[in-house]
Amino acid sequence: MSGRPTIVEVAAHAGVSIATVSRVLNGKQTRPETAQRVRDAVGVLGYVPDGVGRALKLGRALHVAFAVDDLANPVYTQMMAGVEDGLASRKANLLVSSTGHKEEQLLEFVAGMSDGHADGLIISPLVRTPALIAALQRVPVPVVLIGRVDPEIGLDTVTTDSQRGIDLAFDHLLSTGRRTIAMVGGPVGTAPGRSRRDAYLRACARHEIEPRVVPARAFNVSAGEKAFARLRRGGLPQAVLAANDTLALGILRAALTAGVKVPHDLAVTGIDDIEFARVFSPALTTVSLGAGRRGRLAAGLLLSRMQDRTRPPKVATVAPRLVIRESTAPRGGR
Amino acid sequence: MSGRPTIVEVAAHAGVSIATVSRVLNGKQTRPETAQRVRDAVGVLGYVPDGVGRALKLGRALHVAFAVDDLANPVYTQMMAGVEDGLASRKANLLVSSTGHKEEQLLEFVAGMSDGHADGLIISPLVRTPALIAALQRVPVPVVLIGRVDPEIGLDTVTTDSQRGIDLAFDHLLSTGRRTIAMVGGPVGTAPGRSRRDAYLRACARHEIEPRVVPARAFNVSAGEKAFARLRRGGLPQAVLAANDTLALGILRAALTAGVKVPHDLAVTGIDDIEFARVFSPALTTVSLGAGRRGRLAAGLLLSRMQDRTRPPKVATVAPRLVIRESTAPRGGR
DNA sequence: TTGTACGCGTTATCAT
DNA sequence: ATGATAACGCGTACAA
Repeated sequence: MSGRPTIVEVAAHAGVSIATVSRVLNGKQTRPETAQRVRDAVGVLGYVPDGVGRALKLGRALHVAFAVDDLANPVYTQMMAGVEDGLASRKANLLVSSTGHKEEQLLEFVAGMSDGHADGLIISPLVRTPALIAALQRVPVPVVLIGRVDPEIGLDTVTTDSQRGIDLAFDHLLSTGRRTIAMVGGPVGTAPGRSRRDAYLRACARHEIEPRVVPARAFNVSAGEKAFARLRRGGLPQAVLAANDTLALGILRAALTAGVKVPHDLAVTGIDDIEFARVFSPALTTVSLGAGRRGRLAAGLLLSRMQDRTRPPKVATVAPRLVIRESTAPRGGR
Repeated sequence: MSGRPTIVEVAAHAGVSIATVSRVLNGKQTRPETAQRVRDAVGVLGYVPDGVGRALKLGRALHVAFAVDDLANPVYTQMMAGVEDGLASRKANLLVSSTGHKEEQLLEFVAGMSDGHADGLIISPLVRTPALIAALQRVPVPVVLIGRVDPEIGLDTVTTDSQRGIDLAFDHLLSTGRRTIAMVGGPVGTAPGRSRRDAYLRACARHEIEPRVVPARAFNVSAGEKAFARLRRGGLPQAVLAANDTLALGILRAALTAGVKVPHDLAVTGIDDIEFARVFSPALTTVSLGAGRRGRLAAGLLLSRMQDRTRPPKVATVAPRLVIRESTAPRGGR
């Protein structure tokens, strides 16, 4: 009486066995009359089948989990939309979690979902520690990682060529006449923070440009604003390559507040091509890393692995694409 | 061998009973020596307890679900952050779902989570149909709704005085000298779309201003851009009150593209105070509805109801707050 | 301290 | 067509 009704009470109420109730609810062959009696009982009692009991019996929960570091960064909602799209064929709920940069919370989420509550896992972590990788290898459900890891690890992954992405932005800045190009980098502890910085340093070396990296403490707007202040104290370069779009937008805002004209006094590029990059004024030149496509590919890999858990791991890759807007217009231009 | 190991295999491997394994894993009193043997077996087999089995036995899953219409709208990630914050004391994973405006998908999510997979539910739906309300009343787990509904319904809710919010924006526009004030409204099928439009109409009547509503097809940037085009075709007012911030930012972008100067030629206000409202240029005047606080309050209501499922329903309310920025500066001003 | 046995709510098999 | 019953994996009285 106190808790929710179970199949047993429905059966009693309808005067049938629990087997019959189950059959009716799952559309198996039953006599129309008894089926109706069962449906009535269900209605009267307000019975809703317990998904946990069902999941235990069936071995699947019809849930897929998706974990990212920070849903407040629009690139991740784009990615999520891609995942949803790629999962559309499957009748499964997508459960998202914004775990923050704390490894502990991510591990907790992975543990909490991979314990049978979700049939598959897609994760896109900024920080990829050995502990996390080890945990992912032990996970008892199919898992797809969005990000680059050692292929030896044997995980399905979706990657993007961030080195090439940086080069696209760098070369574009050069082609618009900028010769001093600084980077506002991501947090040093993060994988994209490091790889994008390294790509920048290589580009500098290749073009004999003196590197200058101002690291931000997070991939968000206010960190970008603070980075601009530091950048300015050290003397403004002609261009700044931000490690992602939210940082770049923070830089644009801070430049505006400080009276620094973009693109005339300072050219700015971002990475990710979030929607607000287009909307902002000046519109942000950026490099799309195909977040939506990465999400869709990850979903595809997950589905295929859920069908065949023994196939060799695959790596899907998305090519970066330069999107030229106002924030890097040549100084002579309009 | 094929599937994941169960507690039975761990017990066999360690030469103990499953009860002992369970005790060791749950930190009950056991002889150190046997505890170690169990831990070894767990390590060797890579055993991870099945959360579904545990949830079935314990009657709780340590998950809380949060459903919103569109996570791509930053106001919802703000709200989510509030929920997380309010849930911090509880050791539970927060599972988020972006259900889209489709009622069917929302109902599916509610059903899929309230069936035992989640111990509680917080939902903030744009569209509140009788079918949804009925479904929420039948949900067998504690549920909190963020949004205004008939108190008769007997649901814990968190509301905000959107009428007052609209008035704040309206009066502010009047105080800066604008006399023709149009509204770019939300989708007519949504609850906030309707209530904000009605509040606007009442404000117009009160101040003897001719109302003009241009409805947008969605609460997002591109719908705002399109609404601006229609607004312009009909002749620009001195000010436009947008039904939310993403619409307002779309209007700002379209105005910019069209060469319409904000705030000189057109003043613009939003609702929600998303972070990008501050970052944008011109910075957007808006009305904060305390999304983060609403999330925190909802979490609090949920926790309290999880403790006492019989207490009478509560309604928590957050007061709107006007945030004045550049997009409504007086025409005479700089 | 440890083991046996039961039950959580469901689906599916095997009788009838 | 329907009913009795055995799992699914876990936690925990109760017995030893």
